[in-house]
Amino acid sequence: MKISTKGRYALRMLVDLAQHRGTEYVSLKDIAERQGISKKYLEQIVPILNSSDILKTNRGFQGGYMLAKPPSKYTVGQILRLTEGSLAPVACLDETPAGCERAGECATLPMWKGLYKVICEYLDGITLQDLLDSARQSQDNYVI
Amino acid sequence: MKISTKGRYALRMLVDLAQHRGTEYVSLKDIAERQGISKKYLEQIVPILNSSDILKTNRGFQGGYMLAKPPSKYTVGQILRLTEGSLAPVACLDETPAGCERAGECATLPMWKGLYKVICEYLDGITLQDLLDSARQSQDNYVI
DNA sequence: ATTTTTACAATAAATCCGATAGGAAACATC
DNA sequence: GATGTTTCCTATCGGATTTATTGTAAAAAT
Repeated sequence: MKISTKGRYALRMLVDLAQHRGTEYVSLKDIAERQGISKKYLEQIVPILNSSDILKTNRGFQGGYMLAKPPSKYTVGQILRLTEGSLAPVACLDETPAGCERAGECATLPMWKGLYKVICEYLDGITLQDLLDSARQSQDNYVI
Repeated sequence: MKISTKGRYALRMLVDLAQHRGTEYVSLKDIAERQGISKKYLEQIVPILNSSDILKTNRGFQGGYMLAKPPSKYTVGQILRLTEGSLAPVACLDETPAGCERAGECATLPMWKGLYKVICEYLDGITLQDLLDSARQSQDNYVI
């Protein structure tokens, strides 16, 4: 029940881009150094985000990445769904209609559905901008 | 971000034990057949639960397992913590105090803490008895 | 041209998941 | 006490996933 490094790194990369937002592109090299993440591994995460109109890209000298939209337009849920594939805590919720062949009699399915909903509502309610704001504050935020 | 089969099977096993609660012990063979789970794999899950005063055990002829307490005394969170090791969505929350060496400046840590809290509060608020009750009802329960 | 940087593909190490297998120990019954 | 049933314990194992590393090609600015 862990979020993969892919998701965590993607989030940190976007936060970094948000913190260094300006007119210039930010190179992966800089992000990797600041965040202490392998640049090559970040290269692998970028295409996942790039598929969804999240980043603006420029190759070559002084190239790099920029956020395509203001930080308030990205939710954590949206980002994590891209990197994790799904936020569902059990695989049967990824199918529609939910469930395996036992779904009708499954005593745990409703509970999983509820957990899924709680997770989504929480993560979809937090934007990149919220992360930026809280970075300057104390450490007990986002307590619904 | 998936609950392992260990956790899901453990929960289904306990639900099965709760549904067949009586004076007699229930064998793994019966549970495995009813639930469509490998008996040998269930054997491996049992010791995880057994360490925590969850089951009563009897070996040999007509042996098997019983719940040690009434179903209302077990929370889903308690069971899943045993099988998953932890319910924290990121590893740094498993340490005390939470966080890696970047914790002080980590813009995502508070968000993870909040997610952790939301998950725990939800799962600790549901008992085995609740699962039994909902099995007889419709399928949109546990919506906080 | 040259340098910088992203883009893409292949590979590899490590870990974890989900399961299988075999035999030992305990217990009830006959 | 012999027998059959059932839990208990340990070892193994294939496969998938995670987490990278490496190398090369393509694009862009100067």
